[in-house]
Amino acid sequence: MVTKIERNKKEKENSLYTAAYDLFTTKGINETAISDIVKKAGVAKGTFYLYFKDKYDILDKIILNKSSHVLSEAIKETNEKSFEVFEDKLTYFIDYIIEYLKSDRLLLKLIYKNLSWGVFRRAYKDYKEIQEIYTMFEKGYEGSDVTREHMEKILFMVLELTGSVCYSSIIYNEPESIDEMKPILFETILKII
Amino acid sequence: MVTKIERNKKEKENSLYTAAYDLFTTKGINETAISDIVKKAGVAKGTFYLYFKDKYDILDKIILNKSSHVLSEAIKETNEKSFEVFEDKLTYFIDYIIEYLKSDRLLLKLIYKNLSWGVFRRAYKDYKEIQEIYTMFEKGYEGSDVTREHMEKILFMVLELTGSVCYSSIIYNEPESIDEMKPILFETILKII
Amino acid sequence: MVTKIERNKKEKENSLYTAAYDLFTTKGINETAISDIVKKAGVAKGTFYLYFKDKYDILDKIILNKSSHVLSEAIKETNEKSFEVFEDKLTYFIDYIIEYLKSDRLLLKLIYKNLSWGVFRRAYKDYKEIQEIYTMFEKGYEGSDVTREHMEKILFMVLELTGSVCYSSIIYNEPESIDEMKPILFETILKII
Amino acid sequence: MVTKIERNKKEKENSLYTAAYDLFTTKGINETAISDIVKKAGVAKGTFYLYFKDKYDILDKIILNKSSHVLSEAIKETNEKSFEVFEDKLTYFIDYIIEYLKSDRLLLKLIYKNLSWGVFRRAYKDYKEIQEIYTMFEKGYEGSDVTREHMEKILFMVLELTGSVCYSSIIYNEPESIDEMKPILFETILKII
DNA sequence: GATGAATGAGGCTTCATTCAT
DNA sequence: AATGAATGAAGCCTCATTCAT
Repeated sequence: MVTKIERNKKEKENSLYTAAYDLFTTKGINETAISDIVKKAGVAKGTFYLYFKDKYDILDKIILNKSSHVLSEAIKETNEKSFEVFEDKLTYFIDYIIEYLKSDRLLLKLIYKNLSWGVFRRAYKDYKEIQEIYTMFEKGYEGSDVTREHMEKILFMVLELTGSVCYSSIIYNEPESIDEMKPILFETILKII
Repeated sequence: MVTKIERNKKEKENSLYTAAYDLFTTKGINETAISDIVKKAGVAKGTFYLYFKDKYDILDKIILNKSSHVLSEAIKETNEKSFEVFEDKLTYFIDYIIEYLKSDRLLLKLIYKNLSWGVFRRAYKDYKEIQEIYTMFEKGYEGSDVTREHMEKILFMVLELTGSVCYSSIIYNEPESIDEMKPILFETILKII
Repeated sequence: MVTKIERNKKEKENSLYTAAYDLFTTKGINETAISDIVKKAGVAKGTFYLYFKDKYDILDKIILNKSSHVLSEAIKETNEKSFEVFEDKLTYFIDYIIEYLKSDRLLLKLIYKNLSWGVFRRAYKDYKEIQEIYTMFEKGYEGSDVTREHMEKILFMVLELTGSVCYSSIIYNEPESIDEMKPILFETILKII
Repeated sequence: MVTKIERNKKEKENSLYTAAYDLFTTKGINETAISDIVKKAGVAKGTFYLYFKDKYDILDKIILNKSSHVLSEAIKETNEKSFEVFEDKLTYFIDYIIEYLKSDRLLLKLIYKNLSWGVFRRAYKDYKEIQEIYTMFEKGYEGSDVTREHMEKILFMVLELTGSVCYSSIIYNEPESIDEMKPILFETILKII
């Protein structure tokens, strides 16, 4: 049974998460003070320390949450469609991520290259959907003589490249806008796999 | 003629650069205060403000310097050798960068995602050698029907991928050590170009 | 009859005493927070305030307890032996205190300047054994023309001197170790009485 | 040459000492915040940290200063008089200390049993007058077969006893007022030496 | 009686920046 | 040009105490 107190606690924690996320993305991490977060969340300063060790504790947790969420959504959406070939499926998956990040530049700026292997690995155990990214890849290489280790490295490079390109093109339009980069990115990814 | 005073000024500026670089790489950027920098540089606090606007001013300049230096060294070394095919030349160039960063993890950590197109572009005008990276690529694509714009994007992706893989594998050994990642990275790059 | 509830209460109070004592002696008084005490005692924060007003309330009670205990043990042990002359008896009594404090430096540090007349007086009514210290002295001066007031002052000085010497020599080895100070301390006390 | 800046610095440091001393003696150490000290001293908060590490740094320095000052004054005054016998000289010396502490109960409370061997030793090298306390004692024992070590322990006990009695009787009137304790204290000291 | 989440005042300390010398 | 003492805003974090459950 979830008591009133427990519900209340969860609410406080969530309001801290939301407030911190908003401030981190709009003002920046260095420019956000804990006093800003608690003011926005509508709780007392001490309350922050009941739930988080310090600013970087809540930041890490937010990044893990958000990053996993993106990937998790992407694979869920992908699995709901049906594709004839692996290449199409992967393209759809990557495209979903790109569009997600395109629509939320602040999120992209925050999680930046944290959409990386580290997060990926850490999220693996907690998010069933993340495991399905592996499964998707495995199925794609079924029948070939590519080892699992090799496959994992390819997946790693695909995600790293995607992250890098997104960051540079979405945030800075460098070397071009993401829409202009997309075709060549997909082309490249298909060459890689 | 360079007067004694001018030499003195340059010396002070350089000692500030050196001190800041050492502290940024060993203690971290956030953890380095201007008072730390001036103490290490052996100059007065006020002197710092004669040369730099604030901590991020000196940081930006350091990153630009160091990043350009890496690329500049890499292309210089590459041009001193002679290669039969473009693929070998590019591999040598990338390998030089990797080895450089491998031998200086602190530098890698600092310039990290800054070894990017932004820096690359900014450094273009000031460093003759950087322009030669373009030249190398142009020669590589001579005769093909690849446009300059397309070529530039490929170069961009090659460098982004290299940077990402270096960071993850050198700093965190994720997904594997850089030496184990190298073969597949080269293989991938050759697929891309 | 002692009900289960009453036993439970006493247990809680005792665990608070024990926890507080451990923390005061190991971490220091200023460095010990009430939250530390309750955590160690395994009770809730609010519970502390059911038994004690604040940190200094429990501290005072601990000091009174522990100090009285030392004196009480000392006189009990002394009375169990038989001595021909008062001087031997007093020496044994003082020596017992010294050895006790020697074996528990943390206790000494805590009660230090509190092993004083104030505590002594306050403990008088509650501890039958403390009254026996007086009795011992009274018997020692039986037959002489020393007034009770005078005798009390001498006892006071003997205990103050003992406390001071113990603190300085046991904690800091100043001016010498307690074992090297003992002969001269006894010699001095015998001169005083 | 003492520049204006140096004079200014010394003034600031002194005003911090004075303010801290006043607050420590009137409000108590635990109840005095650094913000109180700087407010009273009329300097900025940061200035405090230019001169002292923290509250306990300035406290230690104050205690050493004040304690040494008491002893130093006492021996100076004593040496200005002429006494026929050592006993009279020592009595005068101790009496001076007592009267000093009697007239400044707040100081006594602060330096408390810090008027002890530790401080005494530390002050030895810096205060010429402190060395003269030794000299006074040495002259007193001239001709006897008491070793220097033995003599030092006696001096130690005399000072410890004096300090303890002063504290208890001046601050708490326990077991009697200092004026009523004085005769028996002197009597006791003369027995000890 | 017991709990422990929540509070928010208040302490400590750092540090970018200024400015008289 | 160079200095470094002084500033005080601003951040971090602790902790005694309360009170609804």
